[in-house]
Parts: sequence; structure tokens; C-alpha cells
Amino acid sequence: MYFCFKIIFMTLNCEKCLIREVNSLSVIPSEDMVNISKHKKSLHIKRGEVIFSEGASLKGVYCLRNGKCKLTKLAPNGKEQIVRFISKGELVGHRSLLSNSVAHLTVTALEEMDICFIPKQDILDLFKKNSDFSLEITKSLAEDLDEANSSIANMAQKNVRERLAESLLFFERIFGVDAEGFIAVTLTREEIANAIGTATESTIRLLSEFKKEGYITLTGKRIKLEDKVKLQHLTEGY
Amino acid sequence: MYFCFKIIFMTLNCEKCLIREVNSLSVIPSEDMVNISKHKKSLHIKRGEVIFSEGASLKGVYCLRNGKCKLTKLAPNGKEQIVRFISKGELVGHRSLLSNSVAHLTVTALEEMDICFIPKQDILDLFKKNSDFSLEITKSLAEDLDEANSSIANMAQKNVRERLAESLLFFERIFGVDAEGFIAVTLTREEIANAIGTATESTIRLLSEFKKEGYITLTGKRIKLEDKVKLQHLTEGY
DNA sequence: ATAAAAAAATGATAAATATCATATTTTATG
DNA sequence: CATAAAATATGATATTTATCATTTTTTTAT
Repeated sequence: MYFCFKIIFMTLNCEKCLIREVNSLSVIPSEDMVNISKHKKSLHIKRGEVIFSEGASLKGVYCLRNGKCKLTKLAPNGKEQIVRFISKGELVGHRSLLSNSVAHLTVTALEEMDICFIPKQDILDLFKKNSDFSLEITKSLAEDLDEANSSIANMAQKNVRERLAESLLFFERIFGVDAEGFIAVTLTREEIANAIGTATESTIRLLSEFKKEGYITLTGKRIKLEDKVKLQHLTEGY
Repeated sequence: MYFCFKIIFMTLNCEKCLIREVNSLSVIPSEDMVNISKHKKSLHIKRGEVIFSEGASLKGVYCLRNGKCKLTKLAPNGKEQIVRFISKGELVGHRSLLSNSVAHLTVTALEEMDICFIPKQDILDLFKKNSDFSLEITKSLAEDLDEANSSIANMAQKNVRERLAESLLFFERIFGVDAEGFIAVTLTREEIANAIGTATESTIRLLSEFKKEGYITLTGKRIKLEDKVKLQHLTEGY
């Protein structure tokens, strides 16, 4: 049965693909997508697998059909900073491609993923001939920049407790919850620490405190937010 | 004499303006710049004056002919986070304009500035009809995003001492030095603190330490880097 | 199913940083 | 030029956070 699905997925044409509706490719007319479909390659990857690494020269962009991944940067101290999370529907690699530079981030799957690779030239051609597409790409970069600026302010102005509360709310918002109300993403304590910029032990300790105080429930790596109002208050330090 | 300069500035035509060579407008043909020139407005502002504020709906972009400014974001705790510095030659406001949203940052002059206002429609028209221009704008957003990501990693992974050393080197690199070798920008200790994300007192204390240890010279607000190799080492914690 | 490895948890302690208080110096303003 | 206001400087102390050590739990691989 799974095999059956896989075949359907592998042979899906881009112009019929619903996932592109949520990214910049949504404005591309069907006939252009038919062309892209001829060049695209579909891939299936597992948790922990790297889509591309900092320093790599990309030959195209990746459209995430399914799953979640983290974008990281290696700090001089050897620690990994999670700069952003990306979920199905989004594109990655367009930044490097359009600024004609190597990748400045590493993209790693957080769970099983289906992704499509679209060659560089197809994207550049579209960018030049379709100003709706270039505007969409620009908007998405502008949004990323806004979020990055907010992150800078959060990192700089908030303490670890505030940042953890903020991140938990953020994770629930962007990843949603499962049937039992747990945040629908699996992150190790170390990954959470790498996202908020603190020591793993501090993250573990604070999560335990939040649990003890009844703001969250912890079941292994699964986290459920029990008192979002309180967590929201915590993000601002009270 | 100053008045004379001012008149020359006020009547300068965009197509003859050299400053645009360093920003995305450099790819715009002369005839289009003549058109823009008819709509542009030149302004002179003083230190502390605000070009636009967080939440404002922009009617165009600003091209910085002269001077330096800071881009800030107000944190929930009431503190101001400096997210970026911008110098002559660069554009501001294009992010808000192209993503069709309000300004998410406040832009404040750090010294006397000459700036030109270019109306929204001119920029949007250029973006649509000239793919070289849209590519340049995209590249510049991509660069900003890269720098923002680096900032996130620095904020998250480095301690205050390391961030201060890093910022001092950064200030010298982007603002240059004056005739006597001092960094060519005037920042209060509070502004430096707001850039690196720490308490003003901590910044003052660390600057004094750096001075005592001979890495820098302090003369009022003026800062001179005396041992850049050592400062570079400090950025990585040793 | 079990051993080995990895992750999580927790305590003790050290180090970094913020906060508060106050003095001094510099800058701005009438 | 005098005075007020702002900025800088510095000490004392409290708080936050990192680091190191160790144990327990969970996950992975055979």
C-alpha cells in the first residue's frame, strides 16, 4: 500500500501538484509548470538526512512536498544554531540561487520528507520572464527577513526562560498539534536548545520547571501546551 | 558656502547622481532615472530625526545620499533593538514597499543626512518592467537575510564580550575610520548596548576593560581599534 | 531481546550578566 | 557662560546561565 502511494507520488506532475499553491510557484501558469515537471526530480529522505550543506553550490531549488526541516548555521564555537524551521509547501535554496552564491545554511530533515528538486535554469528563466513570480519570491524573502529581524530582537532582549516560552508557542503555531493535542514535531532537547541559543541542560531544566508549574505536559519528546495564556505572559517576563 | 552646496544638492538630477551606483538603482537606464528625477524629493535631516517609524505605511523608498542611520525594532520590554546599520548609497523602505506591508522597523539618522524620497509607483513600475532591477533588489534582500541570520547565530552563541569585540570590528569595517584612525561613526554607549543586546552598564564596563588591556583607545565617544588581531581572537572567545 | 549508545534529568558550582545605587563627566540649552 | 540634563563610569549585589559530573531513561542496532 505504501509502495502504491510512492508510485503515485513519484509520477505526479508539477502542474497538478497542490503543494505549490502555498509557495511562490503558485503564480506560474500551468504550461510553464508542465515544462518544469519534465526536469524535476522527486526525492524521499529520512530524519537526519541533509538536503544541502553550508558552502554547497546549489544546482537548483527544493520544493518541500511533505515533512519538516531545520535550517542551521555552524557557529565558530562548533555549535549548531537553528536559524529557521521550514515545513511542507515551502521552497528552499532560492536565496542562494538568486544571489548566485553558495548555500549559507544547512538544511536537515526533521522527519521523513518528500521533496522535489527543480533545476536552477528553470527557476532563473521564470524569474526573468514572469514578474509576478519575481515579486512573489521577493515577498517571501522580505517575510523571511522580517522574521529574522524579530528573532534578533528576541535573542538580544529576552532571557532564556522568555525565549523558551516564545518558542513553544511558536512551534505549536507553525507545526500544529496532533490528535492528542501535542505539538506536531519531534525535536530533541538539544535541538530546542540550538534554536533558542542556550545550553541543552538549561533547556531541560526549564522544560521541567514549566511542567512542574503546570504550563506544559511532557511525554518523552512530545510536548503539549496546557496554559497558553500563562506561556504568553512568560514570553514577556511575568 | 554651505547654502551654495545645498542648492547644488537640491537640484541634482538622479541620472547624474553617483550614489545610486552602489545600490539596486545602478542597473536602471538613464532615461528611466530622468523620469524618477521628476518625482523625487530631496531632504536634509539631523541626528536623531526619524525617517520612518515601525507601523508606518510608506509612500516610497529612500535613497541615502549621505550619512548613516540605524534600523531599530521596539521590543516588548520597551527596549530598542538595533537590527542593522545603513550608510550612504543604500536604499531603505523597499522591503515594506514590495511586500506591501507597513514598516516593521524604525529608521533614525545617526548624523546629518541627505536623503532622496522616490515615490512607490516609480519603484513598482521599474520592478515590473526591468528584471535586472528586480534581480538586484532580490539579491540585496538575500544579502540582508544572510546578515540577519549571522546576527541570530552571533546573538545566540556568543557572550557579550565576544559580541562587543565583533561589533567594534564590524563598525570599523562598515563605517571606516577618520583621519586619526577613530571609527567614523558616533554612537552612544546605549546605542552600542542596543546593538549587541546587553545592558548599557555592561557595555561601558567592557569598553573600559578593552581599553585597560590596550585593545582600544577611548576619547569621549570616539573609539580607535589598537589591536585588531586580539579583538578578532576575542570574537571567538580567546 | 539485549547490549550499547544517545538523550534526558538533576545536582553542585562557577562564571557571566543584570540591576540598583551613586558619583563624575560631558553635552545641550536658555 | 551657567545650569540642567544626559551620558559615562564604577561599585556592590542579585540573578541568570553555563559548565561539569553523575545518574537514569530512552533509543538504536545487532
